[in-house]
Parts: sequence; structure tokens; C-alpha cells
Amino acid sequence: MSIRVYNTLTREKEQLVTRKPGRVDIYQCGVTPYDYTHMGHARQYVLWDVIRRYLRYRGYEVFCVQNVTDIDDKIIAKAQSLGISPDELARRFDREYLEVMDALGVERPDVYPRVTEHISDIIDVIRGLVERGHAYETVNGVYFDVSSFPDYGKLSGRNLDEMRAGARVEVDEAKKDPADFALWKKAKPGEPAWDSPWGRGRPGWHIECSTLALKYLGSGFDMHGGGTDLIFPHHENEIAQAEAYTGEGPFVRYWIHHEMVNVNQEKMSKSLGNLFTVRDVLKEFRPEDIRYFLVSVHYRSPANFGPGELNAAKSARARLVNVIDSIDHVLGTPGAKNGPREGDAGAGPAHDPAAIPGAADPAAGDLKSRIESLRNSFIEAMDDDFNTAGALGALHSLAREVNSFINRRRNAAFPPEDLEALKAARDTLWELGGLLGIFGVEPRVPGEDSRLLGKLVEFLVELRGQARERKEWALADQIRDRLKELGIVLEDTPQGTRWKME
RNA sequence: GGCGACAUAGCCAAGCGGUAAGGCGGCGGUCUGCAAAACCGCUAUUCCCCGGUUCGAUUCCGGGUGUCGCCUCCA
Repeated sequence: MSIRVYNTLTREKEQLVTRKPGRVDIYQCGVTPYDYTHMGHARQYVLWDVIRRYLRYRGYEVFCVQNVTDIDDKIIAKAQSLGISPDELARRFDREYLEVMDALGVERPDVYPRVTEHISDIIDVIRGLVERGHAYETVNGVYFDVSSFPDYGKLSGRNLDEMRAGARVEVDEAKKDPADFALWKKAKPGEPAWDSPWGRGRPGWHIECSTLALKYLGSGFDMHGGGTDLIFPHHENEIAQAEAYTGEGPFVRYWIHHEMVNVNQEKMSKSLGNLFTVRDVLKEFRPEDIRYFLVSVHYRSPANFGPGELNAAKSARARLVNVIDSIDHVLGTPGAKNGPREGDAGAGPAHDPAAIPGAADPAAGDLKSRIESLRNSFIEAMDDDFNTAGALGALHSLAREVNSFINRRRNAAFPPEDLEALKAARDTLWELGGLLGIFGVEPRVPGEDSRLLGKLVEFLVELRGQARERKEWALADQIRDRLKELGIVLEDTPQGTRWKME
């Protein structure tokens, strides 16, 4: 088995063959920090967080570089309107980005370079491009000469003639060709600027990614990620700059683009005013539920975002969490030791062999083999272009088999073979779900502070248990109802009452 | 106008040549003191429409129709 990924450059799924065996070098387009982090960002970085975890699970060493474009036109404009410096604005929203990603359990990149700290590297690349005849200076700045790069358009499937025919290309009399794009922008008064051979100014939009990728990963690295909206012009230009500069290709082996987050079937974007910031969504939903939603749609399909979708994800995830809780409960209170129904283990239906105390359920062996087969389904789905939605299906199938297995025991004690199988199921669920990050972020065990709370709840559960033995149902129900109002749910199982926080 | 993607049940969503995963919701049943959770059954004779290729197509090809994206900042 091997991993296959869809490459935008070839428009085909290809077998993953890395530049260095056993290692995957990744570059991701980072954010331009000038506003709040939104759900579209969450989609990208959660996706790549999952890809990184999965590649590691499959035995690769993974190295990830992600830039911060902390100087550009939008930052300058926003900073001016707020009356603060561009640097202050960029740092504020960069911090916002990192906080939100931490909350979502997204692992940080290995290298997180800021553009403003790499101006001299950028100037070196621009100078190289000018020297090799791929760029020229005008009164406004330095421009990349697209006609000097015959492969221009290979990523986005465009050709220059078509583009020139399009009327929407910016008009700049000083440029040789409307499709030429800025590598260096000469500063206007009041704008932040750095010295360069072409006077004071700042980098153009695309050059930072080529420069930083070449600096930290070198030419020909493995995966480059970003949204489909960056294919043209951003990534097209990145290729042109990098390959023209190094004189060799390919700059990137696999271009991996995720689709957009939509709202009401329309792209979520600033211009449409339908943005959802992650910070706001986090007020209503747990990070794991947000991740579940994101991962329940294949990354190359648009993901429609809304409360309904999020709630469906929440319910679906609860099912998975619940099965883990069920197993933990069984493992923590084995019937043979302190199960409340120990004496009446034989009370189950006589025709049910699983109900004979101490007898191993023949299904235990089956469960174990099913665990492995579903693990393989999970891997198969993920190997196929990171099909997280398919992988989730395997997890749910495993959940049903476990629940069914536990159900069949009813009041009977679980023999060691069963407990072992259940533990294996639990570990597998936990491990594979962990690759998707749908369990990891929440505290499974109450922290120090809530230890007292736990003891109090257990005391109430104990009192309620006594009331139930006396068949004082009204009192028992009152305790359960009041706790429910406080967000604490009680469930009576053959292995005793268990409780959880909602 | 140019380029591209996608159309699967009430909803979300996999599958992409061998006869429709999974989830949410709904209905019926089992379990339960009652619940909750869970399990069982039902909820697409069919994958937008029309042609074609094939023994066979939701899956491939052609043509429609519809939705969306990029070509301007965008994840």
C-alpha cells in the first residue's frame, strides 16, 4: 500500500514519491495577519495538521514551513485606518492566529518565518531574477517578465494570450506586459520601506513564498499547500519566480489545494460579508466538533458551513466519544469485581451464550479481527488522497461493532478475553481518531480543580443508587433531572451508573 | 468572455467500471422502574437529463441543464 495524492499540476492522483526517502518536506502559504482568523483558515490548517499527523503515522519524517506575510498592501491600509503601525497590526493578528490554531489543536509548523525578517533574502532572489533577464525595473518597482518564462500558466491551465484577452488585468503603462507582476514595490511617502538596489520599497505579494520555500526547503521539495483561490495568480507566480531563479524544475513535486468553505453555497469571503471567525464559532462549539465538521468533507470539495452542519458533526462525534466512554466504564468497573449485578449474572436470556458468566464471548476474537480490518479501511481511505470522510466511516463502523458487543453482554460479567478485545478497540479508536484530532483537545480526565466536583457528583450518584434500590423513583429522578440541568448527564448501565459532563 | 470544478436519499457525505460506505434527522422495535446511551429494522430498484463505449456505467466518452470557483484581495 502506498499513499496517493492529487496533484493540481498534473490534475491526477499520483503515487507519493518523496524527494528524500522517508521524509516529506512541506510548505504552506501562511496568513496575512490583518484581520481575525476565519473558518476558511481553519479548514486549511486543520487539513494540514491531519496530513502531517497521518504522514508521521505512516512512518515519514515530516518537516513543515509556513510563512507569515507580515507586510503587504492590506496590512498598510488597515493599519492606517486604525492609526497604528503596520507592524503592530500584523503582530496583533498573528497572535490571534496562533491562539486560535492552538485552541483547535493544530500543531505549529517547524519553521514559521516572517517576511519582514527575510527582506535581504527576498532582495537576493529579485536581484538574481533581474540578472538572469527575468525581471526589469520601472518607475513603480521591479516586475517579473512573464514572457521570459515559457512554462507560465502550467499550474492554472492558462496561457498568456487568453489572459491578455481578458479585460480584467490591471493596467500599468510602465509594465511591458499586463500579466507581469510586481516583485518589488517602490514606497510611496509614509509607507513602510526597506533599502534595496532599486530604492526604498517592499516586496511584492508572491516573491516571499518562493524565497522562503527555497531558503528553508530548497528546490524540488515535496508538498505545497494552499486554497484553490491561490492557484492563480499566487502559486503560478511562485513557480515562475522559483524556477526562473534556480533554472531548474520542478519547484514543487505535489501541489495540493483544498476547496473553500462556503456559506449557503457561496464562498465565505470578506467581500460577501459572510465570514465566520474561528473565535466566534469557538464560543458555540468545541474545537473537536469544529474539526470533525472540517474533516467530514473531503478537502477537494467545498464544505458548506452552517449551524446545521456543525450540529450534525457534533452529534456524530458524540457517538464516537460515547463508545470510548462506554469501554472505559466497562474496563474501569469489571463486573467480576464490583459490578452491581454480580450476583445475577445468570439473569440474562438463557439462550444467549454471551450471558454465561466467565465464558468468553466467541465474538471477542471476531472483534479483534474486525478492529484490524477497520484499521485497514481507515488507512486505505487516508492513503487515497487523504480521504478523511471515508476514514470517519471506518471509525463509525468500529463504534457500532463495539456497542453491539457490549450490548450482547447485558448483565453478565466480562471475561478477560472480552476486556482485552475492548481495550484493543478503545486504543485503536483513540489512536486513529487522534490522527484526525477529533478527541485530543478535550480534557478526558477532569483537572485538579474539578476533582472535588467529581467526588460530589459521585456522592449524589451513590445516594441516587440507594434511592433506586428502595424504588424511590421520584427522588432518583429528581437527582438525575437536577444534575442534567447543571450539564451533568447520568446513564444507568448494567455495569453501574456513569456520568459525564455535557 | 476565457479557464476549471462539481451535480449521490429529507439533510451532510464517501465511492468513480461489477451492481449504492458512514453520519445527522425521521419512523417502528428491543433494552430500561422511567430515561439516557446503545442495538435491531425501515428511510436512494438507484446516483441531474439525453446519447455513446462496454457483457456490464453512479463510475469512461460526447452533448445538454444546473450550481460553484478562478481570471481583482482572498485559505
